[in-house]
Amino acid sequence: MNIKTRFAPSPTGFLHVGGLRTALYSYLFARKNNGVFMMRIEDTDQERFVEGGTENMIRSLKWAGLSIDEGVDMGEEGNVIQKGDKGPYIQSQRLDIYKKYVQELVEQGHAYYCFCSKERLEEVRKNQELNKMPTGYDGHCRDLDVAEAQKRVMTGEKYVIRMKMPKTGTTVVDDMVRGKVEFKNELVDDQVLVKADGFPTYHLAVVVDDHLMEVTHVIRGEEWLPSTPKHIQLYKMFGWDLPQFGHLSMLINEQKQKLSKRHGDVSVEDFKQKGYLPEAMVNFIAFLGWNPGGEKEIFSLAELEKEFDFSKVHKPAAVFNREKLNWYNKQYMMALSDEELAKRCESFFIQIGLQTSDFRLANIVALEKGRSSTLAEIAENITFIFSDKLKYESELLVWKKSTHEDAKQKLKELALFFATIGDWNRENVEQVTLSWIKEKGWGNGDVLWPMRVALSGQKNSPGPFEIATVLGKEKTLDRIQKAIELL
RNA sequence: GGCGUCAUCGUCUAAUGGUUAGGACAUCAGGUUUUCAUCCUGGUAAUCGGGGUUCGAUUCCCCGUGGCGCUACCA
Repeated sequence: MNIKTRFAPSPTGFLHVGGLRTALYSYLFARKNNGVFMMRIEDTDQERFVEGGTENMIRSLKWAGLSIDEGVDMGEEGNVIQKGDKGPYIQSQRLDIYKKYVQELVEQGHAYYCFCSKERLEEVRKNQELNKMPTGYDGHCRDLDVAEAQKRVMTGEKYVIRMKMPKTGTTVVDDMVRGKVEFKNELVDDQVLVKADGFPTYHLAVVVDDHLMEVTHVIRGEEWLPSTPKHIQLYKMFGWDLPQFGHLSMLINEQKQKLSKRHGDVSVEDFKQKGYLPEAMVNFIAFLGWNPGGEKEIFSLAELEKEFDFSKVHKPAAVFNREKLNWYNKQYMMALSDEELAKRCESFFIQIGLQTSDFRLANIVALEKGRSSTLAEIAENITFIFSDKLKYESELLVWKKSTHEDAKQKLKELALFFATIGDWNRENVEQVTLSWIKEKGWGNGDVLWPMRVALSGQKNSPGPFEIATVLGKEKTLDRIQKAIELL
């Protein structure tokens, strides 16, 4: 049987990094096994509908490099398209299908109409809590006469449809991550399958869709584990084969709490905008809860597709550690060619209002390789290159125990010396300058420190020769001149 | 409260019924260096607690503790 996994988010805003991991594992598992990776949109909650939510989900997935084989995808113009013959892949477009299947359940006595008001339900729960009983529906409408109930429905009475959970026995979830997990059926609620507004709940819709769409492996967040017995019972009621379930643990923050917006960045979009590379993001997230076993930890998506193995996915929740992400990002930025890095930085230059047509851009961003952790940081850190007049205190030009006069003198001599250099490339400038300093019997710092500050205006910056060659001879001399004047 | 689940350095993790419990990030110290960063070398740092089983347990079992999830006509 051909393996098929799916990612099925609710389009309620932006893709959470935890969601990205779920999608990534589903994707990797499918790729590893030559299977199909499908995307479906679960929008059965009308109240939580967000305009553009679906587009956001797809965009984030594509940014990360995950390609969708079937289901919802993005067209040429950024529009939502659907591909595959098991559609539609958007649940709100499948209402008739769900209606048909619940009807079947009702007819076979596996589901029933429930007319209980919200008030009554609340009352019941309050009592249960008060008596320290397990909470849940008390089965008030469970044994209503079907014909009677149908009559009430006909008269327009509000109703929901609930599944009739078995009252005895246990349901065993055989989970790919956790092994066998057992639930007592009597403690599992008679879940609502169809809401008063006629929409199915998640529980009905996933089961019907995963079956009809021939999903073989249901990989999702750990929060679904407790409702899996309901899903398994539904499969049984329909007489359908069970898929494999795999429940992934959660991503948490340093305080061991759920990653939430209140505590910082959580959406893939956030990280994209901060200047994280998708390659770094994917590598980092893949390693949160999975590890191939060796000591290598830089993996491209293609390598992950080869190596991914569900038996090595582990159970504990993983802390989303920003420091490690930064390290990964730095590694990936260093590995990029200067030209590619410049290209990736483009939107960040624009954001801070930088002229981007400079043909030396590749050389300029290269200054920050290994220094900055994000693309945004690069853009921010190289602005001094473009500045016409640097602002800094004259004291900054003075190295350690040196003096104003000394710094001034060194810069003057340096300017004269630079004027004589014909071949203004990095190797040459550095080489001849260093030997010139040696000839003079000075310390490197005596000259190089004021030079670097004159060129950067900063306490910390790339090296003086790197800056000088990026700047060009003319601008270099100009900045040295300005520094001399400042002193 | 009930049900479920999880537990190796601060963090991500490796390993095994017998190891000096390994690596990476972070951190600390040293080196390289004009600064910061990079790079190199070295260091600190972990098997949640209590019982079993066993010659031996961090590993297997039980109990406890703590964290987390679910307990909606949300997903």
